[in-house]
Amino acid sequence: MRIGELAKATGTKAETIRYYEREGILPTADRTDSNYRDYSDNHLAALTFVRRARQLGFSMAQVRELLALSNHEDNPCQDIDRLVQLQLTEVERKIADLMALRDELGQMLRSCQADKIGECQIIGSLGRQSVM
Amino acid sequence: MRIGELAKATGTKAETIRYYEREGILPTADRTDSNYRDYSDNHLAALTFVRRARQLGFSMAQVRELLALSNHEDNPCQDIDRLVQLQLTEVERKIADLMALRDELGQMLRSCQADKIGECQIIGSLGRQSVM
DNA sequence: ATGCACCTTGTAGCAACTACAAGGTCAAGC
DNA sequence: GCTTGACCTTGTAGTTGCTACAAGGTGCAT
Ligand SMILES: [Zn+2]
Ligand SMILES: [Zn+2]
Ligand SMILES: [Zn+2]
Ligand SMILES: [Zn+2]
Repeated sequence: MRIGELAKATGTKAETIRYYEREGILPTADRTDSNYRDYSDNHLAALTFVRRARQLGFSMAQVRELLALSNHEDNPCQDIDRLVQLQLTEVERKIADLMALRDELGQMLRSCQADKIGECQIIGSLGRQSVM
Repeated sequence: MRIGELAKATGTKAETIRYYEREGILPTADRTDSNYRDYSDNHLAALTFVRRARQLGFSMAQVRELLALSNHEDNPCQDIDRLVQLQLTEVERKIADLMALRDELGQMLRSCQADKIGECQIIGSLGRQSVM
């Protein structure tokens, strides 16, 4: 398949696929006589893996690790578990941070009863250090 | 005050302060005879405002809007409310996304009972399209 | 006078793409 | 046969919000 088909099949822009190839995240593709990239089902599987990992919030560096690990079938699962657990912890931290933000923003919205910016509590609270 | 003091007072790196000035987010400072930036309390207040808004997740573009609005004391509060509400909605969307991620990662961790990567369910589930 | 902390400008790098520009290839339609 | 249009190629530059130098100037204590 050509890059456009692969792009459509995985919901990835062609430019991103080329970028992954440059970065060594995806193996290089064969070329047709006219120098078009020619992808196999293995490439489809690899790109699906990469995109899924990225959607799950893994960094490119982590994706590299996951790829390397997945090529060592005899290695213990622990190695993968560690990465997933790390990512889970990170996601939980982000959720906590965002929930604190949400609360602050909600409070700001409820706080202002003024109708001119001159007396706006929101503007006021932006100029003060956070207490949270 | 000099840039280092302002930096310490606001928990901002000096380089970031210069960057804000270049970007027009902060007004330029006076200069001493030796060309050092010389900040006033107004600058301190402005930088505090900016940093707080950034901590609350507002983009630089939104901070510019907030600053512009805060300088029009006669404008209605609605304009500010709109920005805060927008940001609140965005934060809520991110929380929902991250909670879905957290659930998927948790499920992946629980799913794998193998001890060799060859049979790892986690690796397997990365290669499949998400169902969620 | 020498060290050291601080300041100045300018430039380049980070992550993970995204967006061109300038040109080559290929099938369809007239 | 020729044009149109969709697709492909490479290479380079832009995005966001900083951060990290490098190379030099300043100010104060020892
Ligand atoms: Zn091995
Ligand atoms: Zn208000
Ligand atoms: Zn006005
Ligand atoms: Zn496993």
